[in-house]
Amino acid sequence: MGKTIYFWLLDVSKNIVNEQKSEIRLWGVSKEGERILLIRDGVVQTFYVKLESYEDPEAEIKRFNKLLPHESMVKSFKVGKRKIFGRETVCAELNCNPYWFKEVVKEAKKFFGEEKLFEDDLNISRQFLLKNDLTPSTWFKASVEELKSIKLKGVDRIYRVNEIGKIELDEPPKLKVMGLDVVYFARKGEPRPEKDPVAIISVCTDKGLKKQFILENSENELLKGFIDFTSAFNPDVMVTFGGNTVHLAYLSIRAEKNNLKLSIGKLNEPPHPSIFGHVSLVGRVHFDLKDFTEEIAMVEHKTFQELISFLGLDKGEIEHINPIHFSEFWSQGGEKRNNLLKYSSWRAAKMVEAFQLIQNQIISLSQITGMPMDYVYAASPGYRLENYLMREAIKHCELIPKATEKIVRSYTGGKVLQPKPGLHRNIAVVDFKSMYPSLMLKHNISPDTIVTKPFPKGYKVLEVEGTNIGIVQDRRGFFTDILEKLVRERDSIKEMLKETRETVKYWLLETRQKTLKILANAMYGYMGWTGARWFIRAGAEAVAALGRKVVTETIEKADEIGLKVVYGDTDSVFIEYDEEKTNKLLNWISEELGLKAKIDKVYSKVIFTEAKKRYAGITGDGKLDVVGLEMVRRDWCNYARETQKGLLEILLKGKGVEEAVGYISERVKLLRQGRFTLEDLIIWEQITRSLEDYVANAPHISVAKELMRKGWEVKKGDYIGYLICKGEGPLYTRSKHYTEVKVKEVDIDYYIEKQILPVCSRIMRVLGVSRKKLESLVASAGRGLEMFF
DNA sequence: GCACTTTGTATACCG
DNA sequence: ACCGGTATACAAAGTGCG
Repeated sequence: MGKTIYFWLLDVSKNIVNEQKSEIRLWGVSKEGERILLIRDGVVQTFYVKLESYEDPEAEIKRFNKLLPHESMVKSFKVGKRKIFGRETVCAELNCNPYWFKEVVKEAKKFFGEEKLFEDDLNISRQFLLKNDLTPSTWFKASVEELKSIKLKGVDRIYRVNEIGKIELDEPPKLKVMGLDVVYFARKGEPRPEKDPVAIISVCTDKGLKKQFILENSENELLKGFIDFTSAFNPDVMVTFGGNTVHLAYLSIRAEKNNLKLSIGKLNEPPHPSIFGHVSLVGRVHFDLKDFTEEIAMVEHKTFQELISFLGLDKGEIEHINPIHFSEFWSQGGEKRNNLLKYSSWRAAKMVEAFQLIQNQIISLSQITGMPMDYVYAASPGYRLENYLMREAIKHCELIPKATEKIVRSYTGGKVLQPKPGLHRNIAVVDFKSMYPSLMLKHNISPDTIVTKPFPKGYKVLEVEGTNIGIVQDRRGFFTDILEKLVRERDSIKEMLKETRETVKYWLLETRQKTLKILANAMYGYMGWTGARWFIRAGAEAVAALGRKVVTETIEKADEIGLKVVYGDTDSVFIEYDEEKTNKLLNWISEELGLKAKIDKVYSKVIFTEAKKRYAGITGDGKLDVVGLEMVRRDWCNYARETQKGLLEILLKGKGVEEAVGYISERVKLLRQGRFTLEDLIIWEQITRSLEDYVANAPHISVAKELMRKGWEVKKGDYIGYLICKGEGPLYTRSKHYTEVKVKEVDIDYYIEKQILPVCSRIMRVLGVSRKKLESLVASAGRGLEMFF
């Protein structure tokens, strides 16, 4: 007889063998800590057909079924109502034998027309999760029967599953984690999998067990050792940095060259490419930290080393080796090779630590979006939100539309005010809380409520001023329901947080709360994304228009109250602070606009430049805030950024223009005297497309091309670090990769005139010191003359 | 032929 | 491969000058 088990869902996969056998496999960890596999046999794959134009829809489906080569291709069907963009429509649900699914869809396209079909583009594993409302990284209760006759190496027990139900959210089980770092050896340039072998594989487990497989006797032996170790340790999670883009494919090719199969999945399968550029291991979570890193704006060049230091995991215990030197270190042998071995091992260990540190975020996203842990960061924010929307759509009887080709047309966005340049004191930043989501909720903006002129008759339509867009008010939109749910759940978590004392529980809730906010905030951008299934440009346009109106009205009201507005951007206004008047404004916003606003911060001093989106301020507690200026841009050299930072500190911490000039002169002098490191002067820029697609000449592009000629691979997304050297002609002819520059080649004049002086002048000119004046002051200081004003 | 202006390309930021 | 708004640098094309 059956029994009941509790398990935490890790991953899902399919096994479609033939007409008779089609199963979904759920990989999990049981409450007892066993690695289990649950098999659901005889699953069907479903798609829908829109049938509103037919008089007898049922007969039409029967007619279609008769035309199919085999009777069993469609196992069952059901005619009923479903919504398409909010409109109720007669549809048929066709449940197919998964083995024949593609065939049936092909025929259905011919029979009904492609545009009538829905959900035929979802793969069966994904659909299974959606239909059964199963979210990975969550605990479930299942009634099962154990299949004792089958034994598989990667699992402790196998069950046939009958029923599954969600149980209350709880702490995740202790996952078995393995970090993986790989070093290749190439005589010259980038290692190529067709010719260059693996030199080192380092692994580390969550229990601190470290192991290295080194190219000594043969690569075959190395790879075998790694495969055996993986199978023996049997991790739930394999953590890499670049596993999706490089390592798993590289290792697979190397295995092939050695007549091996890279059998590192739970059923000994090799890795396989999946959606969103993810490389998947059956039964395991392959988490690529690189994907996570891409989303952290504070990690400037998206390297592993920077990530580890950002996470606070770099304790300075080891000397870093730049990956471009790995082959060199390997081939030099001796001490160098030893250092490389230590470093690689350290990296593997840090992979585990990094994963454990961000585990909550990954799990939270996985639970809410319904994507397995290893897909959440591989997918872009739009797809992540979309996965969540798809789950909600099913609950709303809303059919999931397909993303189709759309014309890219822009619309007007947020309102940005011209700042009043110069130094201001006591400036309050009034921020609307979640302005766009609030406006969407308040006005019921959703793909199924947006209409354009001429508005349809018979509905109550709210017109959006200054546009040809209207919003139907008679029924609640699909997005409105979702947003409300997101907000409600977030509020309830915030309530729970107030009473939570236990640390683990607190952080789980806190992370979940943040995740919900991120999803709510993404909904506006999603509506305007042409790749979205629920693309509705007019909806995004309406939100932006309403946002502009709110800001405009707030400025008028502030004026009326007697508050001076000095700047504003999209959902904020900067005002000369007066507590009483500001509170009056906040009350008005809440009562008349029905929105929430708060004083985000008060700058005791703030400097606005002539430009929008570029300013620096200091709050009462002495915290420096720099927005948009070169200091926060990664495409300026560090020396210039540091100089600007020093300058702003001087000016905002009470010192005058004179000291500032002295400081700038000093910084220029140090450069001229050669008191800098090359690293200070590297300019980093990202390669944003494949090199052939560039039409213009620019330093980072010509340096990238030069690297390619030397055998290095430059991929989209890579950062190129270069310096400008002395010589004639345009910059791109005298830019050099940072690894090849000698100190005496550097064009110091370029750095002074085009890096240091511009970033200082940007600030100084609004304080009354022109570029020309600044230059002459710096020059006279350099000659040891007295300063004059 | 040269200096100056305008236009186009590219990057990275803000909210 | 989430949106539009914005600043800025550099290269290249355009323009006017007896």
